[in-house]
Amino acid sequence: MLPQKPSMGLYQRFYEVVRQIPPGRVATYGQVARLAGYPGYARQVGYALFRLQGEDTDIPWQRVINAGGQISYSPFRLGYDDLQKVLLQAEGIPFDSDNRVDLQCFGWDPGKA
DNA sequence: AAGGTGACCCTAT
DNA sequence: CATAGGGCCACCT
Repeated sequence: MLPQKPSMGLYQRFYEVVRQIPPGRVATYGQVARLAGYPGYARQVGYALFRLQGEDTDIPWQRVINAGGQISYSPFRLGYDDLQKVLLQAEGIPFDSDNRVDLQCFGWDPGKA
């Protein structure tokens, strides 16, 4: 049984989790969904963040990447995907030659910090 | 109101 | 390693 009806404030729950990701760390979509209490809602997390495009927000959306450790590129993002990499690098997060972030080192562990 | 779709994820070739 | 396919579910026509 889920905490509450998804339609009510579902996005807000995801946003609250994303807000807690500290600078210099990243979380995955699935991880955000689980922490929000909605395991399996990874796609909805992506959609929620997609809705932030062009918004004036304090949500560090750039710190959410996919389970493969990569930024999820899409033409629908209109350049925000490229911006995401720039912002993460500015936080000191390195990308390897395959454009991947090492989740073991830079993945967010809520328990630790 | 009934399908198509995607800032996802996992398993199987 | 790459590709394919299925499951997923709120949003948008």
